[in-house]
Amino acid sequence: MAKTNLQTQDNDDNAATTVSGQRLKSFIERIERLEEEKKALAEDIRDVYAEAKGTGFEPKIIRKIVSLRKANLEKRREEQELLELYMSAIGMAE
Amino acid sequence: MAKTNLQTQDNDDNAATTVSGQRLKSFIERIERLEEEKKALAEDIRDVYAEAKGTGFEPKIIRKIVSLRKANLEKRREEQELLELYMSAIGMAE
Amino acid sequence: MAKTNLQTQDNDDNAATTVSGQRLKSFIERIERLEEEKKALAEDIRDVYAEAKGTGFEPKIIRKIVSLRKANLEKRREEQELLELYMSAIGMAE
Amino acid sequence: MAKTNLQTQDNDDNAATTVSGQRLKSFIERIERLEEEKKALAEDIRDVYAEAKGTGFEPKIIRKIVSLRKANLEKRREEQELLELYMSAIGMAE
DNA sequence: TGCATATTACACACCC
DNA sequence: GGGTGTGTAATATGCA
Repeated sequence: MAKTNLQTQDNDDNAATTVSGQRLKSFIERIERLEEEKKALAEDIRDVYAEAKGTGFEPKIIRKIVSLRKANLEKRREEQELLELYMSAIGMAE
Repeated sequence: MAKTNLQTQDNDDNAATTVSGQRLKSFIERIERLEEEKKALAEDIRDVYAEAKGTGFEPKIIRKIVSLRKANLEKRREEQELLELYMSAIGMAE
Repeated sequence: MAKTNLQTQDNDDNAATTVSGQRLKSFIERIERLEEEKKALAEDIRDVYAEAKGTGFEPKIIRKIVSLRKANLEKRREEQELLELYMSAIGMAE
Repeated sequence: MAKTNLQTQDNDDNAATTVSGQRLKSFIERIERLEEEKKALAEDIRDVYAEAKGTGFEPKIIRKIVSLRKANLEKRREEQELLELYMSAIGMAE
């Protein structure tokens, strides 16, 4: 089994445990902070959809457009990667 | 059926359609911008998990802790809401 | 690509297709049957809320209580899972 | 505001409150019981999809079929209702 | 009828 | 690379 920071046997004092615990806490707080920001952005996005709806654009349709544009982007990027792969295969990279 | 911005009858020229299209485009671009930021945050979160793993903290456990803390928060929020419902039910709201 | 039951090349007759189709039909009917039962239960639940309302209990409050009890259960389950993760992380699983 | 079972002022003893509480508890338990059954059915349905997948039928496609059949049923039912409405309008009901 | 929420379907990421 | 689990998007339901 893999060694982890939970396996400390530092029994003289628990300084190591404390340090380990503090690092863990720090990671958790960083994650939670980022999650909050992410959630806030999700709310912003909902707000934009709501605003668009308020001016007569149906969210459902906008979602479809956004989704299609995303698919196009990905498709183009994949084609580009394939092209580069070919180029490199025939020694014409860069 | 409800009137929408896509149903313009502006036949002299399509100025209204253009304006409408520009507004739609604007909404879409705002959404896409926010989506990108959200995606970037998701990547940041993954990075933090990776970094934590690199110092010996198992992501699986961290995820559980984060999830548990979130559950605690939600439970507390629900309790608060229930309390407020009771208060309002017996006419003691506000 | 993965072979599927819809790709039969049985051209002598379509016996295989028929069998395949019958199996598909059977799956679909089983699903539809279960969906119906599920829907019936959802109606039963609505009925209970209605009955409760009829004797003076606000559905909103009951929903909140049910939701809160569920949150408690989930929190407890998460705590248990976290504990098990710890145990396994320090090699004390089982 | 509506009168509710939470507004008892039965202070001689709290018999009424107890009875009221028991009725509430009963409602909640009935709901939870039904919710559990509903959840069990949802699991059964997932199982059928999994079994179908195991024999080569893609869940996504089966879902589509089920959904289409449901839409057809609803459409037919609505047409039937419309027809009955017409019939009744011209005095040919039953 | 519009809004908020709860459920459900989908897609992505991780692990084996 | 296939299955599982998690997280997100969409839909359906209930309330104001």
